[in-house]
Amino acid sequence: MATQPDAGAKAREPLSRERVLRAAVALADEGGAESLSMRRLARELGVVPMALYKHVANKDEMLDGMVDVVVGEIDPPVADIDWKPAVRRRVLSARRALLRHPWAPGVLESRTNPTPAVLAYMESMIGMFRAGGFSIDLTHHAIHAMGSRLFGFTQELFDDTADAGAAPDPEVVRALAAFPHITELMLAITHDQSSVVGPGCDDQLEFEFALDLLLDGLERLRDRA
Amino acid sequence: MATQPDAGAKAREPLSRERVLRAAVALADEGGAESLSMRRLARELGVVPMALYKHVANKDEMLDGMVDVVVGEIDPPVADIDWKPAVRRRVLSARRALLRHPWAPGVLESRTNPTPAVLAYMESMIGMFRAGGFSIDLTHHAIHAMGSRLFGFTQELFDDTADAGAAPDPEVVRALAAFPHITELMLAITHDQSSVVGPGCDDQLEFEFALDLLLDGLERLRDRA
DNA sequence: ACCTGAACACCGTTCAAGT
DNA sequence: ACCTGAACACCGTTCAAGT
Repeated sequence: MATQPDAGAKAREPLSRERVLRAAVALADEGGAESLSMRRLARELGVVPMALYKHVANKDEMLDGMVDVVVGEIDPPVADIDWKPAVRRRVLSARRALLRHPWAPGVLESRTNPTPAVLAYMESMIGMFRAGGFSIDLTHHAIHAMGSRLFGFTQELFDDTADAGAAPDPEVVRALAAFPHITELMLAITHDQSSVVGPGCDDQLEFEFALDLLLDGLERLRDRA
Repeated sequence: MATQPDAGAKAREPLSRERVLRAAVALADEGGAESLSMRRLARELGVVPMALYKHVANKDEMLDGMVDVVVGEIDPPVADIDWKPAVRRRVLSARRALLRHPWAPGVLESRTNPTPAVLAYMESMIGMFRAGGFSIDLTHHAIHAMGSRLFGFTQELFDDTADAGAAPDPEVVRALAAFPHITELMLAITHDQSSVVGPGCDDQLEFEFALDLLLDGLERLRDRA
């Protein structure tokens, strides 16, 4: 019994590419990218592993499809507004979409070739800069300077979001003694944000700060030219 | 014979944590992160897989160690210069170290807890901003705004570096017809850089452009406060 | 006490055998 | 022609049996 495919509620309707992708996204949403395996996904769908390969070429191509599902959730551009708020709003919409799917940044970064939805999104963003009076060259620099921020995320290399309420681990305290600047920074953050619900460091605030820093800098370069 | 551990030249001296890490870095340098498995590494060292676990707790902890090897290759800070060239030079040194180990950005991003060398590097970089007259708050914003650029890399989401010499793939040309802005951008790049050896898009130039954009923007914010 | 072979619980994907 | 069970060539790690 345990080894048999689980013929659950959703097992009846026939498999399709879309159903495979939707199930894969759901599975990754629940358990993260590392819990998404072809075998596990097949079990979830009440299907033998090989059945998936009728609808996706292989796991990599399935991940491409999943990326396009998420990128497809980004709101369309708002028309008839200036380039800066246009870019800003679209990037923040992308951020909301990606935050709904925590596995998406990692998977997006792992793709070697851009998927159709990613290309369409880039096309649209490039168009916003061009419409805002940016030269081709400066637009190119801008796209690179934005990097993954264009898609609403940044890879945080070390986790600021210390739990302000938690008792400080003596192990951690001893380790941090060797790093006075880091300690100072973390203490300042948790103190400043003590009135804020949740983590000690507001990622959304930091994201918008850097986004505006870049957009303002790019605008200045455009005006100088 | 094929199934026996390969007792090669380097098989004689006893295993140590350092030897394991050096071999792991070398293996990843050659074949990329995905070719680094505990079993393959053991074979390379002429040793049974389980022997590795005497020197590293598990694969994750080994990856931590590898990160510290690479971060340890970053040049120490240059003393007695202004904060901006100090940060700039250190970041570009970090970039050179990471470019020597193409697997390092991905592995660095996959770490959940900062390793000792990473903490020491952050401590030093934070100190540079503080010495440059940045408030704790602005320093905190700066660290976030820099993101992985502090370590000399940015995750490129789609590969600009088209081979200018290669014949255009008709498949690609047809696909790009739907994206005129992207096409325009790529044509402009390959044309402008036609005198440059190598890829159509100079990543180093783009990296330094964005780095200076950020550092200039941060300086302006510091002066305004 | 130390070391290690076999085993466990997985992978993604191929392929030949079954309907 | 379609579908799928078994098999292949791997993983990281545990554990008990051997020295």
